[in-house]
Amino acid sequence: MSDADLRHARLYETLRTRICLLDYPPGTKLGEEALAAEFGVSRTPLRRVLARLADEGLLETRHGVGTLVTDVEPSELAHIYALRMELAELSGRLSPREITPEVLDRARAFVEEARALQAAPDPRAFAELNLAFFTFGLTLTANTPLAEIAERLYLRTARIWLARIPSLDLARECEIFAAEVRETLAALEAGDAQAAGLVRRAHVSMSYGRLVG
Amino acid sequence: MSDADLRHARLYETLRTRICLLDYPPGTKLGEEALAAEFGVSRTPLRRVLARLADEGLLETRHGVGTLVTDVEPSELAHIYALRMELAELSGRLSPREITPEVLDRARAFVEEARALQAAPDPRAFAELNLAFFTFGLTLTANTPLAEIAERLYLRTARIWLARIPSLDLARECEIFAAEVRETLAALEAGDAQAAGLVRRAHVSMSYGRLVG
DNA sequence: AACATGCGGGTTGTGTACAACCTGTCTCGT
DNA sequence: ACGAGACAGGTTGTACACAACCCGCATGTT
Repeated sequence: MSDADLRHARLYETLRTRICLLDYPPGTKLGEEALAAEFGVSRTPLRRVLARLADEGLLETRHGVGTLVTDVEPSELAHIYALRMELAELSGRLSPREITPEVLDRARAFVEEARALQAAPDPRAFAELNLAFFTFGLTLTANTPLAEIAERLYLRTARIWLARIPSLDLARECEIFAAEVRETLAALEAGDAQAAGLVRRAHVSMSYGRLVG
Repeated sequence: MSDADLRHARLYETLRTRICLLDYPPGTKLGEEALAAEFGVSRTPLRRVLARLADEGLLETRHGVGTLVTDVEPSELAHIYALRMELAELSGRLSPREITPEVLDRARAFVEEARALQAAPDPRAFAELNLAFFTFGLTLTANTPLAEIAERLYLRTARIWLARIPSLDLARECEIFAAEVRETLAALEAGDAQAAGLVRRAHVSMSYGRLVG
């Protein structure tokens, strides 16, 4: 991978994280000049990154106005969650990878981290751990297009969900998450990747229920 | 929509069509300067379009070498087809739109066009009609994220399939396609969008079988 | 003959200046 | 007082020049 591609990837992931973890809440105006200065590049390569984020629906650029972080419409939120449920099931059914001891170790580590989080709930730590666990789940299928699509949909809605966590019960969300992680580990220990997908599907569904309910 | 966005959309669709309908077969080197001259713009806005096509996996840009039309690996082809099968089913099950008389009219028109194609098989006409029918199928669900994803996956693999049509039997492919269109119409006339999705799923599956078999 | 090396042409990546555009404000006329 | 229109400031879009890079070829060395 070339030098330019690496810079591009770093910028992309940095900005994407900032958007999805609410460092830039929906409606924030970004400003190409300022960002370019912060990262020590000119506007040109930065615009390449912003264009990609805009294509993925995380940003919206308006000529003469600015580059704004998007919000998600309730109806679109419903569509995306419906899709995510189905993709969660597919990620356990299509081209499952072998469940190696390393995978089980990672799952057990997540159980520990979730337990620690539950003991000391924190919104930011919750968001990061949730993202990490989601990414781990994507590694269970060898179907890379499926993994990429599922990731994009998750990132598209994660910030909406995070923004509402305060109005829900953070401690309860942590508890539910810890339970999901434990159930996933149990499924993997039984060698049943499909069950892990169903666990995820169920939790996506319930999460949406709490979100809109 | 602004002026710049319209230009961008036109360029994007034009180039995407050229790639997916094999005007630019895999491996073709595009050349930014030449394309920019053809469309009467500078390299800058053109590069914005090429970047998007690269993000979607249709192009690959290599510094100092050129912008190349990508190929699709057999293993990735398998993954994408597996996904497309599932998404076809979902497109009939998730948020189905009302089947209006206009929808039925369009379906009947496709039956006629498919019949005409069958009478006079032509690779290019086949490719275009197939794309049009696929796009029509996407309008049957109100779940826009699902439709977008399914479209992207179709466009990603369509050219590989088209490239192999000559080594298959064009007349037979036209015949099978005409049957798919008729079956879809029958499902829609019965008011059963889910059945239409299953028809599509079955044909995606069989199409892949003929492709690799 | 085989191989290393430098060079030249061609291509994409980056920086910069300017054009196009939107929005809030201020002024002027009614 | 109120509204229309011009203006100014700030932002993204475009064009162009140059840097960085890859590849094939010629040349010289062993």
